[in-house]
Amino acid sequence: MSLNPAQREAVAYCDGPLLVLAGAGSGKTRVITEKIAHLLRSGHRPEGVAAITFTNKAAKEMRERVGKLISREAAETLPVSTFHALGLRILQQEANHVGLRRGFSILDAEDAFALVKDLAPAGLKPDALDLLRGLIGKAKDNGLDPDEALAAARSPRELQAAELYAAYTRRLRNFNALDFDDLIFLPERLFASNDEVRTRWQQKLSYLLVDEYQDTNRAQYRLLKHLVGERGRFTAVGDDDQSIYAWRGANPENLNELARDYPQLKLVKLEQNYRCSGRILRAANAVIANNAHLFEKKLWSAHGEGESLRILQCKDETHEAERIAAEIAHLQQTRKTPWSDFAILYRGNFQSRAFEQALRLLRVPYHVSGGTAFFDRAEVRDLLAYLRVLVNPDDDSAFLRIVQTPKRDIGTGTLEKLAQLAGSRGLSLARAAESMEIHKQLAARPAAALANFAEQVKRWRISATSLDAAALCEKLIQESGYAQHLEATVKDPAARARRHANLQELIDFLKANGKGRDALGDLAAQLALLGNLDRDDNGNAVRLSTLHASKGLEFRHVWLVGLEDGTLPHEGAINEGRLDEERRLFYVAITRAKDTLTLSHAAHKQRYGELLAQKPSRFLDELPAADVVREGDDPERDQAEKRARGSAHLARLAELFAGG
DNA sequence: ACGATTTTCAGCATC
DNA sequence: TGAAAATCGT
Repeated sequence: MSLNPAQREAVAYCDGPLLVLAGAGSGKTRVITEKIAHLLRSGHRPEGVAAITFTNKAAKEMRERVGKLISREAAETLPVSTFHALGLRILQQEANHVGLRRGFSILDAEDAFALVKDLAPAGLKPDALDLLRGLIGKAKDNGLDPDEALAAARSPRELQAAELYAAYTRRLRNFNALDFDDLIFLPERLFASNDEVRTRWQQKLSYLLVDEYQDTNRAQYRLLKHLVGERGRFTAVGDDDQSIYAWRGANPENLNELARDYPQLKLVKLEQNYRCSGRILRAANAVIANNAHLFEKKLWSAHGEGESLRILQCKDETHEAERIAAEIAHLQQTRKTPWSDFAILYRGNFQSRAFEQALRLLRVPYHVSGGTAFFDRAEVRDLLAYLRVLVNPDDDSAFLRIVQTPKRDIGTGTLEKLAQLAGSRGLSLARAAESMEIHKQLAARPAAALANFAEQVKRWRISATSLDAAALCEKLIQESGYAQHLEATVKDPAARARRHANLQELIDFLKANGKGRDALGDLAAQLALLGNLDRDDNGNAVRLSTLHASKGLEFRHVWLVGLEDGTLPHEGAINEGRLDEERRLFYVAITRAKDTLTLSHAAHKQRYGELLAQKPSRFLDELPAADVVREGDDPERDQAEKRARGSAHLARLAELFAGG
């Protein structure tokens, strides 16, 4: 299939900054991949054409699709990565410019939270700590270092956060570590202050493509600006109507900013939708027309009208789930449709429960999107912490994690003394544990335990130079006693098997990806950025997903469930008057459907322990009435109504004949 | 240092 | 309501 004129223009235009407004289902990934191929044909070196996405999954998909257009080796060398992975790459090459040493660690969200907790006044509740952590992140998003944040603080809260930010940063530097936000913030600061480095990277990356541009935050935007320089050789692809992540820092205003910062910006709109039926698309357009728009855009579809949308009115969530599960089972049976053509989408994760139950009862295979990411699982993080300590002896965060996992007779008392010594000598915990001094301060048994552990770490560190990452991991699991630790502490055999399997999966991953080129140190940092290893796409199953996680996916048959006021739109959003983003969420969900779309709501719901009456979502009223049929909570009554309508029609005809 | 009990809380979740 | 965290008690 060839490109349509707008797509072709978006692919061919390379002379200056370009913003592609890509409506839902308008073939934007295709445009990006074709454009990469086009850039390579017109002389760009593959290693200079960077494509930036927000998730690993998107990056992987992009690389695969480009691989089908161009040679395999060129696809391999293309820098297709997330913003954070690009930031990491920059920092690994420029570590000396930002006060880091090679082998630095990346603290994950949990580590960072623990650090904040450690530094903040004792007794603060998690949400207060979270707020402070959030303010530190916000300062970085605004491009402020601790001093600047202190100067900019407007309230006692912000002052407290700024002081914490300073201590937090000092601690990270001591650990030779950084957090996720630093992966954007530090390269940005570096480029802002160092012309030589900035120019070098501008030359290194000759063209930039950014996907899901509406999801960028301010720091990412500034980093982008530094990378493309004044030449503005970039293509940003986005859709303001699909901006659903403002709550976690995305700034859709960046779309406007782009036009302001680059007056020569060219705008291309992709308005032909290749996904949805005419009725579904009309419904989506009608809904989103209720929002204010930065750019006017009218999606159209060459597909036929398709079937009417249905609204199911149910008694409660059990009824809703059972009914939909039965519909899916029935459709699959009669039309021989693969299970993976069906999706059930909902606002909140908790809503999946009723549906899982109902589907299980009917033996319908299903897959729930999301859940705990692979690298958030305790055993994977433990093993990663072992690697971190080997690579970075200053990583106290990782040291604290492994020193007591498994238990090895080193208690909190011993660790306190160790921390004290480390603090007074300016040493990291791992280094202090190797010192002679600490052993003099301890009783015989803990001293022996600590010496033993320090000795073992030293041996592993030597092994690390000769073994590849996978072999090293296997060695660590055995020699650290971690394998036995799982046997002893995890009682449930199924859970134990799962944990062993997770470790094996990590090893397999390292076998496949850890060969050669990257030093173990670089690899350890890269692992921290990996989300779910993609074993989730286990083939043929009904998809259960939140609306957020469904972005970018498409299904022939979609059920959009729990459409009640308070759920979608969410209650908090109603109270704060933030209906726009909720509506976009609804819009994104509608446009996942190719052939049929069914919307359901329940009259009563079990919420906070009691049965509460529910109002249908106000968004349902925004659907074009002519494209919607309603089905009540009683299919028989619906049949009766249909018959009644039929006979009324007959009666009218009879009247006509009688009168004529 | 752990397991049992009480209390709290209830939205999405990337890297 | 029910899960997860906080707290208590040994």
